[in-house]
Amino acid sequence: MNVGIRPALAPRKTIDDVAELAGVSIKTVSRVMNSEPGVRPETRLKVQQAIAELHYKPSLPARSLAGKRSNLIGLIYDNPSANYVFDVQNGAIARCREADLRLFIQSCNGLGESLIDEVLALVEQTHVDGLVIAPPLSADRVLIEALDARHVRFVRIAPGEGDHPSPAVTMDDREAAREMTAFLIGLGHRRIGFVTGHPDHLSSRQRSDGYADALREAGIDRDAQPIEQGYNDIATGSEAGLRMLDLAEPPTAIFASNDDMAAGVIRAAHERGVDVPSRLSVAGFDDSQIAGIVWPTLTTIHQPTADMANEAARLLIDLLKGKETAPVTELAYTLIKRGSTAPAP
Amino acid sequence: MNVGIRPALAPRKTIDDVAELAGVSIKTVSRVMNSEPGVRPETRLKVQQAIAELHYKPSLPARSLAGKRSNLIGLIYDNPSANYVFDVQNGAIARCREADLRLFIQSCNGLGESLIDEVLALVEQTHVDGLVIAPPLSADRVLIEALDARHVRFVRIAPGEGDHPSPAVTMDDREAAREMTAFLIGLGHRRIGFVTGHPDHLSSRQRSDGYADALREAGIDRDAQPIEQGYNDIATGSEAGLRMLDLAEPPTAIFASNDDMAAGVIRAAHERGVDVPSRLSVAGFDDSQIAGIVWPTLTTIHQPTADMANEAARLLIDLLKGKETAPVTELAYTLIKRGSTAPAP
DNA sequence: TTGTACGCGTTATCAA
DNA sequence: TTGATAACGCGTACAA
Repeated sequence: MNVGIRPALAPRKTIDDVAELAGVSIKTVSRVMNSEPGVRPETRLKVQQAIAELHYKPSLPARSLAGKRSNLIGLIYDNPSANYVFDVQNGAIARCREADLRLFIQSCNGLGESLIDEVLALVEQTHVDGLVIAPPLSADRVLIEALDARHVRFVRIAPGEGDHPSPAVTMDDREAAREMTAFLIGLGHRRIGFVTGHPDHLSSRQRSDGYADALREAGIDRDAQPIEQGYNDIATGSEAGLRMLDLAEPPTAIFASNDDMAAGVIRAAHERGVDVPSRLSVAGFDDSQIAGIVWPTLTTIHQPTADMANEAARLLIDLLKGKETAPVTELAYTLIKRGSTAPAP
Repeated sequence: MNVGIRPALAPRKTIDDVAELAGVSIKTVSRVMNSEPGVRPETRLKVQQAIAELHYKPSLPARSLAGKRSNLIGLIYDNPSANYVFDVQNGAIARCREADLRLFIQSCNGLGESLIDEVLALVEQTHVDGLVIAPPLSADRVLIEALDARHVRFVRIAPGEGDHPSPAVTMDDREAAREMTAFLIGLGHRRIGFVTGHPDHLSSRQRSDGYADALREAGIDRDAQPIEQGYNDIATGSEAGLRMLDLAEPPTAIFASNDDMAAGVIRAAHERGVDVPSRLSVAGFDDSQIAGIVWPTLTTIHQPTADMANEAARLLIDLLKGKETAPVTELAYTLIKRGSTAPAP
């Protein structure tokens, strides 16, 4: 096997082959392929039959080169977590399938200068028509401005508080966090700890604000509550949890700014022998896969990640078609009640 | 914003721009870009400076069209799990970066006829030079044969027992399962349950065989052990665990054929009030993210997923360069001891 | 309604 | 060692 002689791939079927078989010019085939008007129905049919018979697939590179568009859009992100990336990819992929576009997925390494170069190189080299930008890249001002300066079309997912006037798909993190906190208060909790998220993520502040909103509404003193800084991972969530549980007056509920940290809090409770949820309620945020894995399963905010990516792709596609689009589309969250929360002891 | 007038993207820098600036012909620029010999060092330098000055990036579509290769390779899979996909992608991406190639990632939906069409369309349309095929697609005979028939170059990841002579990157699942089982036996366990994996995955049988090997070596009767069928997810793992724990004579250790099912077993133990690991040891397989999330953390087999993908990409790249490559490359696994296993009670 | 001829940005051929 | 010119497969003016 693999003996020197490499058999050539079957020669590509081209538009000329189709034109010849159908007995028309390539331009007519082109029109049929692109669903353009101005082709007699019977001619169209003939061409379609020829296309089917030859299993003709137009060459993407040739199209990119000849036309104004490449039928390719890019998706860029910078490795938040496997689950998040997975959802984002699948959401965008689904939409591209429908629109008969290809999605070029690019995981961007490293920040700073090289990031900009990397993304611009992607745009230059692959001729993508536009970009869907997932967090945390969507919140990167320098990147966004660089793209804008070059008139690259893009739609952002959850860009945070961006004041940039480009289209984006968002979720109301603050309101969701407020609702979750109010839910805990409704369960009778009056001492509610909070684990803040990574300070570089804009959503962290929004969630923290929502937590404060709910306390204020209920007349609970925020400054009397235990608040610990986390960095969006299990380890820091666990440490934050331990610190709170070791307090002279530990909270009866802890709301963590994301699910990974909430999972850490649950682990901390295990370690301290504190039962969840009878002695401690724990709530998370994201509804990532881990929420259904930990025991007890996590009460959390379902963030419609895949839907957001899907919607972002839709917006981008519309934008490329020249349609007017709303600058910001907000998608709904859902509070998911699971086993980690219960009435205050 | 978005007012009708869509500003044009900055005009692309082309090879002609570079040639003009460097005062040479485009062919010379092309030679420099492709590191071809036959260019005087000083000429090469001049060209390189022009390239740098203009931030010139060659157009991938133009290259694909003109040349025999596209500098693009494809990665295809059919959504096993978020973590697996994530690792595979990152492994392949890293290698492509080094080789200065682009990776076109394609998640394939649906099986059967349409799958073949989908993959062939990918090859036809994008002009990818070759394919890295991840499981479970790598075990799909019909697909593999279809690709082979069209002389598409590919490398498979963990194809199972494939008798196909194409290059592949594998891991010794059977031996790993044997070693894990022997480890449990070494801890004093004599009654060891097994949760089998999805029957459609070839690795499931191999792991099951390894389990049987170890029992045989230790003179333990396999047929006396509780064995339950699972389907690689948490839910079925949990059900299998409950059935075993409810036995008149429950096992003191349970080895699940993947981590998700092992997590399910741990949950089942929680529900039955059986402490892990003092009364029940649990072992998994894969070392997926969940292994570090569950409590106690999971003793498991580390499957070098990212490395396998990286290696597969390397093999493919070599193959495309015409290098001879070993038909099968086997990568090492590692037994990771964590908190879920302990000496038999 | 249909077709002709040119151009997109590169690589490949062959001559200089 | 270098360069002119023809592909590559398609979209797009423009003509018929």
